[in-house]
Amino acid sequence: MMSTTSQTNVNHSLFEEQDQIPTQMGLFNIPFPPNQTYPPLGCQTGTLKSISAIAPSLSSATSFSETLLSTAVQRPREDLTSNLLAGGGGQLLSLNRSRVNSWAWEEVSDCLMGKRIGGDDNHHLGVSAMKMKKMKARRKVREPRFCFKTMSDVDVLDDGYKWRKYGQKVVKNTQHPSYYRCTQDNCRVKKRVERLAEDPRMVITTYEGRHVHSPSNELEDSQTPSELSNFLW
DNA sequence: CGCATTTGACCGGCGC
DNA sequence: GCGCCGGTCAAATGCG
Repeated sequence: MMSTTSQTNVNHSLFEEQDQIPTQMGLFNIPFPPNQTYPPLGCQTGTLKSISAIAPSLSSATSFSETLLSTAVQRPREDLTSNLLAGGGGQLLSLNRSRVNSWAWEEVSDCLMGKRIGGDDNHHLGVSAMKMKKMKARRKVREPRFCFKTMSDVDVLDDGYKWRKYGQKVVKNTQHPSYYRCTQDNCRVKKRVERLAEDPRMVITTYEGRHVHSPSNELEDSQTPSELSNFLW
């Protein structure tokens, strides 16, 4: 992972081009040079607080238009995409919502609008619980998700947390997405990593859920209390 | 030897 | 109602 040298220099114009590609869910186009944490690029206004719960090192460095985001989240897909691509000018941000994620995006929206997402009836079942039960219970408590697109030759971006791979699947329209779970005991955050079929240099990372702990390598940006982070999602 | 990854099977949801 | 598909599980395998 670390062996990849700074070969992948971030190419802004290329990113702008990539913005034309219709994205799948909510996508933040964030350049990601290997060996660096996510640099702030493009938009200058605001910081998406919600990201901090999931990827602190990412959020601390990633600034973009929160208002743009909150607006976007509430719009229908087509409307949204064109809006962002056309009016945005915010070169690196594209975002839309899919039907699959609609419930999640509602929560994201709530978050961004300052509401607190309702109680913790998102009780988790233990891994050892009956498979069936678990499956059934799982789907109703689907966590909020967001994803972003980066150009990188590393698949698993270093976001400060430790991840364990638990699956990989060939699906339509992407190459084989990999599924990761946070290795922390009580933490159920998952992420999906896939490469864009159209351009294998692009990595789409989808986070789902919120961490209940601070990142494992809390070196530089541990100023965000984990408590606070938890409230954001 | 212990932990992480791989991989095929399985399951539920959703569209037709 | 059925079949497809995405997502997850868990046994097998790999690796340090």
